[in-house]
Amino acid sequence: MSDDAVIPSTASQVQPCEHQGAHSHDVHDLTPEKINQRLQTAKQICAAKQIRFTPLRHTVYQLILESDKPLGAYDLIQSLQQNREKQAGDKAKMVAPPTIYRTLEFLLELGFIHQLTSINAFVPCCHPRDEHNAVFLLCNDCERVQEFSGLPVQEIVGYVKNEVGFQVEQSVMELKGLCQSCSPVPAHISEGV
Amino acid sequence: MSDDAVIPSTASQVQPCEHQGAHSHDVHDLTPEKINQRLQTAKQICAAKQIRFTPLRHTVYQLILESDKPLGAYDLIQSLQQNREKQAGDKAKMVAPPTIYRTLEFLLELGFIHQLTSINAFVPCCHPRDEHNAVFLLCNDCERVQEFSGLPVQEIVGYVKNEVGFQVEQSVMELKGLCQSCSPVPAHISEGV
DNA sequence: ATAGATATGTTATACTATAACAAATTAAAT
DNA sequence: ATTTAATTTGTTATAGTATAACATATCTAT
Repeated sequence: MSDDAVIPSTASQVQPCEHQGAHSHDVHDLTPEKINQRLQTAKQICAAKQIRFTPLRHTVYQLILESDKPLGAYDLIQSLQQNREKQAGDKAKMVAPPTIYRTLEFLLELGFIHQLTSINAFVPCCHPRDEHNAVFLLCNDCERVQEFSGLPVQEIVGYVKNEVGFQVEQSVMELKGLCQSCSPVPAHISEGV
Repeated sequence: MSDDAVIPSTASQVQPCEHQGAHSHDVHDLTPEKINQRLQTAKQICAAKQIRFTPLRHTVYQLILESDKPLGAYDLIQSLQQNREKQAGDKAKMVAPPTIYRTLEFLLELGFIHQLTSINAFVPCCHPRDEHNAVFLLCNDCERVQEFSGLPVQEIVGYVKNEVGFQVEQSVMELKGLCQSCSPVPAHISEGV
C-alpha cells in the first residue's frame, strides 16, 4: 500500500500534487518555503504566458497564501492598505474595491486561487496546474478549508453530462460542517485518555 | 426495466418523488394543479407542526412555485409589492427587505424551497419531504434549474465523513452550464432534419 | 379581556460587487 | 530616445444583497 492510498487528516502537500484518486488538502497548510515556491511558480507561469505578475498581484496572492483562513475582498482591502501604510506612511494610496476585485479575477482566471461562493471569500488553489472540479470542505468552527478532489466529483459531472445532457461549465461545490479537529470526540475514544 | 431506471430530460414529477437512485427534476415544471398541491401540503405540514402558514408565507411560496426561473429576494419584493397594490391600491403597505428575508428563512427551514448561493436566488424544492443533499444544475442560457439527486451525491458526503472525518451539516452544490435544451445540437444529429 | 408568544412593519445600516472614466505604467515601434 | 498603443491601476460613484434593532400588529391560550 503506497502513501497515496491513505487520506491523512492533515494531508501533507506536494507540489505538484502526486495523489491519485480521492484525497484532500488543507489549503492553509503552507510553510513559508511552499509559499515562496507558489509565488515563484506564478511568476514563471505568467512570464511564459506573457502576462504581467505585477507587485499588486504578487502581494494579493501572497496575502491569500499566508492566511490560515479564507479571506474576503474587504479583508484583503484592509490588509493591503495596512501593507501600504507601512511602506509609504501617510502618502500611501487608498485601496478601493475595484483594485481588489480585478486582482482576484486575475488570480482566479489563472487558477491560482479559488472562490468560495457561499462565504464570499477566497483561498489558494492546491493544484494550480490542472483543470479540476474540487469540493471544498469549510469548517464552521475553525474556519479552515480543505480541498477535496477525486473520483466522486468527476463522477457527478460525468453523470449529469451523460444522463441529463447537462454540460457543466463551472462548479460550485462547498460542504459546510465540522472538520476532524473540531468534531466532538466520540465517547468510546475519549474515555481512555 | 422500470420507468424509474431512465432519466428523462424533462422529468415528470411525482409528489412525493418515487424515483430511486440518480435522477433529476426540472424544478420549474409545475402545473397549476401541482402548485396547489404543494401549497396545500405546506398548509398541512405547518398545521401538524403548530406553525402558522400565514398569507405572507403563502404568497411568497406561491410566487416561487409559479416562477419559471429562480427568484432573488429583490425580485420577490417587487412582485409582492405589485401584488399588494393590486389588492389595496395606494394604501398598500411597503415591502422592505427584512419581510422577504424572514419569509425565505422560514420556507428554507421547512424545506419548501432551496437557496442557490451562487446566484443569490431561490427555487422550490422537488422533495419537500425528505432530507437530501441535492445538486442543482443551473442553465446559463435559459436560466431554468434542475435538481439532481442520487447516489453520487450521498457518496461524496459519505466519503468526506469516512475518509476525511468531516461532518457535513450543509451542502452547496451548484453546477452551472448548458442544459440539454440549450446545448448546441451535435452535427451528426441535426444533419438529418 | 388580557398576557405572552409569534409575526410583520419600519428605519437604518452593513456588506458585497461593479460601472465608468482618469491617470499611470509598460511594451512595442518608429 | 520618443512616441504610440496596450495594459494596469487609481478614483468616484453607485448598484445589489443582507441584517440589526426596535415598533407595531396579530394570534393563542388562559
